[in-house]
Amino acid sequence: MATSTSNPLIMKLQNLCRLGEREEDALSELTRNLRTVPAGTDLKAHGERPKQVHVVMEGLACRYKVLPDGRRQIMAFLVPGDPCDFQVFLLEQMDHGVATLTSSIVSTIPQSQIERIAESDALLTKAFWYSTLLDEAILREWLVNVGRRDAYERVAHLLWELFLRHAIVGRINGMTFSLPLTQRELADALGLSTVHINRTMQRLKSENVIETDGRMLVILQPARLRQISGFDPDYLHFGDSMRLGTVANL
Amino acid sequence: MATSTSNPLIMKLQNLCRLGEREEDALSELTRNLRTVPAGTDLKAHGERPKQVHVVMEGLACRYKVLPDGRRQIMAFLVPGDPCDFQVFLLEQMDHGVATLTSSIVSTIPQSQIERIAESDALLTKAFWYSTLLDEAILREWLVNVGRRDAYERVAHLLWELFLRHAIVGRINGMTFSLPLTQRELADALGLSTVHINRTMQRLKSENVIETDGRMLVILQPARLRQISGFDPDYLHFGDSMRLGTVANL
DNA sequence: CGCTGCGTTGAGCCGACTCAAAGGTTGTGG
DNA sequence: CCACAACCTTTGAGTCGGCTCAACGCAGCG
Repeated sequence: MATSTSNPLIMKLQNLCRLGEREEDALSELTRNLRTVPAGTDLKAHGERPKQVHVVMEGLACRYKVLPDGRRQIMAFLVPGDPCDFQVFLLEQMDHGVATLTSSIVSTIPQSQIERIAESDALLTKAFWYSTLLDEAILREWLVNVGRRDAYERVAHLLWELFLRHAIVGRINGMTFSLPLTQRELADALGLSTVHINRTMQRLKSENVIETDGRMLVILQPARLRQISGFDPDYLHFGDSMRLGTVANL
Repeated sequence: MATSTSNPLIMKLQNLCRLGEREEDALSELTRNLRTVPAGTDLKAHGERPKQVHVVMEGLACRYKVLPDGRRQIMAFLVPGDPCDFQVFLLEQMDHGVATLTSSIVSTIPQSQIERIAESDALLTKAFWYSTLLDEAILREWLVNVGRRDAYERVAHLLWELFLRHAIVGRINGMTFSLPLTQRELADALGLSTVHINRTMQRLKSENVIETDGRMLVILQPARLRQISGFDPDYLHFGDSMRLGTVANL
């Protein structure tokens, strides 16, 4: 039954690992419990001991830390299909927060169901682990980005990454996708100030690399954006997925 | 037999998870295969498909990426007791390199032995997963460090983290531990230039916060170092380990 | 003994920051 | 439906943290 789905979790995991119908059905089942959450809601608070996994189905969330003096670092964006830690309940407590950035549809999966999967479906378990490894790979690339790229490269890199991640879960329309981030959020993800984000985005627009239309981002020159960012797609670990074939090689 | 060990892997995992004698013996067994590796050796090369796990038993290694124009980012330091990815063989290929920074003693564990453990010892398997979660937590904190702290805070933060991580595996002597990093390596880990690392270290020395003696680092004012760095030890997920009791609360 | 790599220092520069203020946009409540 | 508040974007001006370039001393080592 679960063929040609638009369930982003299934699409994401399909890209990491060939799934059977059995797995797809199980994933549909897991993500049945949906909830609409307003922007700015903590899905997991710093210090909490979580007992369930959330999966972003629509919308946008992030992982973040706030320093005592108010400086904030966003450590990950969670796009549709992204689980926020399949293994959180292993930890004693959260060392960071997870919050929605826009109104989002979120699926909540109780720990017990994850554990049942771990015992009954080896393929799906493997897909879950792939997913956490991918999170870590993205995090490593973000460190490279913030540590060793200048603002122009850095912004370009993030935009292209987000485009590809949206593409994997079928959330693009041509070269356009929804990017409802404020400049403050971009700044906090990239270790820059909002003023500088503003000027850097303006530069990319004036060079006709990108265009924004409300909360939509249009990539006018994908090849150029990739080149500016020095993007090496290895870290996203695309499987043999054909979905990205055309787009990723631009 | 494995009581009062100096096996750093055992000490590290004990800190995450209470291990029984059975687990300690298994870990001793796993890390029997030792090899001395000179400085600057790739344990895993970018692009490689690894078939075994390495554990640093003595010395120092790092994860790193190099950009096409030569800029380098170090994404993790691996101190004694640190496995370099228990789950690497899940990935199609390495998206970064792992190399020794000094002459090191490394234990090599074949994939098959890890898999055997995964099937036979649930507690040890859990300890392995904890270890990978800790890696990720450290990586997140590094991103905060590079993204949102200035050079002075950043250097202080790294030094204090490395002190604590050495403490966990019994590699400290009072407030002194071995830190054989060049200033270039510190720079590449912190997203700074070597010149600025040099000046920042000099500042910490002139303020009598730290002292170096060859490749040894002495922390003269631990409380001050912690305060400068804005250190929040949550992310290191100390268990109920008593080993750190005194030191971590300075 | 001459490399080569590391640490140190100075000088000048620039990328990105802070501060400040003015428009836009969005949402909310009267 | 308007008015207001809150937040976001944009712009300018001035500053500074950290960079680059360049040189020199020093130690280890073939």
